[in-house]
Amino acid sequence: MKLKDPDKIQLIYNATLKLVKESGLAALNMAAIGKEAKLGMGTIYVYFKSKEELINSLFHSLKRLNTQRIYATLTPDAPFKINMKELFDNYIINRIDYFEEHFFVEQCSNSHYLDAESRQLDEEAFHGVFELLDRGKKELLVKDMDNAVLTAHMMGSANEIVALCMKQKIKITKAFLDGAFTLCWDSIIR
Amino acid sequence: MKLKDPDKIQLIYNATLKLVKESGLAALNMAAIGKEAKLGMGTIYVYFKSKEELINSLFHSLKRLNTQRIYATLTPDAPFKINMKELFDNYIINRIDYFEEHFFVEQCSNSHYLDAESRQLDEEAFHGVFELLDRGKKELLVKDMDNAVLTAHMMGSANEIVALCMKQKIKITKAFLDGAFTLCWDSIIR
Amino acid sequence: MKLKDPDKIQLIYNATLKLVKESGLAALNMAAIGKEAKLGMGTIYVYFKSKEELINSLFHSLKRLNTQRIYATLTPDAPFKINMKELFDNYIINRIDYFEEHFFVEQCSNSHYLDAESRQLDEEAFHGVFELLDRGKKELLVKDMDNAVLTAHMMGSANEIVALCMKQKIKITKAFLDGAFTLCWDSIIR
Amino acid sequence: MKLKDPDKIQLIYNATLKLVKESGLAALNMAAIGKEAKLGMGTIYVYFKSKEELINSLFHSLKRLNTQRIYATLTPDAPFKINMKELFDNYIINRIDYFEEHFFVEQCSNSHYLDAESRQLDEEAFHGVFELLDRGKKELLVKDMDNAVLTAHMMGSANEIVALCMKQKIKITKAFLDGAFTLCWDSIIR
DNA sequence: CATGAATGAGACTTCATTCAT
DNA sequence: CATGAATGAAGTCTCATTCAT
Repeated sequence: MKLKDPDKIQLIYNATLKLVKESGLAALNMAAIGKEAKLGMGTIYVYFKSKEELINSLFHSLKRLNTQRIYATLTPDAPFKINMKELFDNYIINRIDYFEEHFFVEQCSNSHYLDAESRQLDEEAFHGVFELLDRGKKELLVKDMDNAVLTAHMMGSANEIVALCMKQKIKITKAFLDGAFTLCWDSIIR
Repeated sequence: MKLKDPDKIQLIYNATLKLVKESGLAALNMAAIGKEAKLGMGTIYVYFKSKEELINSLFHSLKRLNTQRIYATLTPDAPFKINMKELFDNYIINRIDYFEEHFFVEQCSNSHYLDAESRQLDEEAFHGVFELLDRGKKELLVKDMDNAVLTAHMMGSANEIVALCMKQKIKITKAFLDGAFTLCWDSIIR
Repeated sequence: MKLKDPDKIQLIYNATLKLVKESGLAALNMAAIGKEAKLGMGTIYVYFKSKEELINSLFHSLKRLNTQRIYATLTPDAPFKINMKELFDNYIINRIDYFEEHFFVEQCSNSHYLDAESRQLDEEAFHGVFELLDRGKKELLVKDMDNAVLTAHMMGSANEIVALCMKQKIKITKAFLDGAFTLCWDSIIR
Repeated sequence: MKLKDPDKIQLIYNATLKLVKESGLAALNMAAIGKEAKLGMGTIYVYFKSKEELINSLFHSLKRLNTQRIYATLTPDAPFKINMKELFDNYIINRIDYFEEHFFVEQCSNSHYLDAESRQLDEEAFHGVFELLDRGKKELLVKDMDNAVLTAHMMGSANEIVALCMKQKIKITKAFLDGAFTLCWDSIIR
């Protein structure tokens, strides 16, 4: 008896990410995924009930991984600004290093594929930022504004800056990161 | 695109916007547009060569309108900060008042429908911001950073904040606008 | 503008009946129907929402036609036995002349295609027989048994006899019909 | 078909009957049979070359069993009418007690699964009835009509009456059986 | 022998586009 | 010009059968 092979799921995920990067979510089809993953089309249905389930499953997986990577290196004892910078850098670098994954996530975000559960995954990811901002406020460093607004401001900024980098093929240097962070830092401090 | 009946074009545009708002770009189909616009499906092909052309044409039209609306009320002689605030408010309000249109534009942005020309439309819209930022630098108000980065920062922030408002149904007050602007202003000034 | 062509429905019905006769309901597929009817496969979906709807619609249509044909020539004023014989002959002949249709109906009867409404169509058809049997009872000709049982007995007999004829290619003569009727008549009279 | 484990064959048969009763022959699939029988799907292919062979094999088996059960209790020396009644009762009761099996047989009867050999199995079963009818004719009790027609008449009647009972959940009493037999008896006697 | 993961042919259905009216 | 019926390519998904373990 052949055992259900956990590697196949990763194979399918990778094929999906590659195809979406190349041609967009709308052009994604099961036959192509099978071909790219070097699996029969039917095999995908051994691991996923439907195209929708595959997409949601990958979406979940990426969101989880992404959150982990961003917060992984944080050192709670360090000063607020250090943590903030670390978080910011992680966010930007992660978004660039795993561009393919973020592209997939964004393509999904406004698609009809995403189920209700998937649409609420962001909340978790925000938890860490909100806590950090609360600490900043307690230390009288951060403006007394709604955490959601502060976070939206920084994340929106970071996302758009990364998009700019990808489009203009700007190489991310330490100087560039520092500059981008300065913008965010100056905006949120009192 | 023939010019026989400009009203029909607007009818088709409006139907398209409504349908995309309701069900997303992926669910958009020609039969539905015809029905919504109370036109025969074939009629759409009198005005547009293909679905792709219709989408690109509407995309262009919206981008143009949008740029006009944002810059319309600017008074070049006013102080830099006044202009900046006006531009910021316009941008935010416009994005909320014409949410349907921006939703369409965003859905298109990552779709395979958009042609090369459409993908470069942003540049024009940036022109005005870039000029204003140049003035701000000359007046030693604005940080000496790449205009594209500064713009990405502010636009990304504004977009994400608007998304937050739409999601949480936050009513935009003068105070809210002022707060959001403060974040951007504090970030870009020296 | 081309008008929806009512003939097409009949074309599709006929193709379906022919294919089911040849290979059974289980082997029926939409591509084959299109080909047989000399229509594009998509055209079938202009007239029917799904394969299931096509099958139910044809089933309904045949049940209706069938009931009409059986009762059409009845003359209520004639003696009970005349009416009974007429009904019996009509039933048998109709089942043979429209064998293709009855074969389709039978294939459907136990299939997962039939919806709840279709499954109840028989009741109507029984109405006329039940009334006639009631009259026979009033005239003290017919045994005092449940109409449903009497009808099941006669219909079951007729169906199986027709099946025998079709299988052994027995030509239906007046004598044969009279013999078959005698069996039924003798069974139901007191 | 190997003979390694006859129990497994019965397991597969039972699973098949249950599934067909629940959802019809058209919905039957090999994976479901395996699951229901608590066997691996591949195991079925150890005992049967194909789905078709499984179905035909079960069909044969049921036909054989069924014929045995109907004729088992007959006492050749008893009077003709006693034998006839016994046969009739057996037929009806057998059809009700083994409804699941008959349902399967009927679903198969018009399917593309059945091979030529299976389609001719009825003939054997008729043998006993034909002999009995010949005796009835010799005793000048039974009408001088073709055995096949007489048999079709009685079997058709019985089948339809059982169908009625199953549909309306009529409980089979001695009185009911007697009534149903009367119909058949009155029809075939001179 | 027993298993169930793997496969791909083939089924149903959608939809952009054409074209006869 | 206006229409929507007609089309078939292409997409999703099922399932009988095979085969590696």
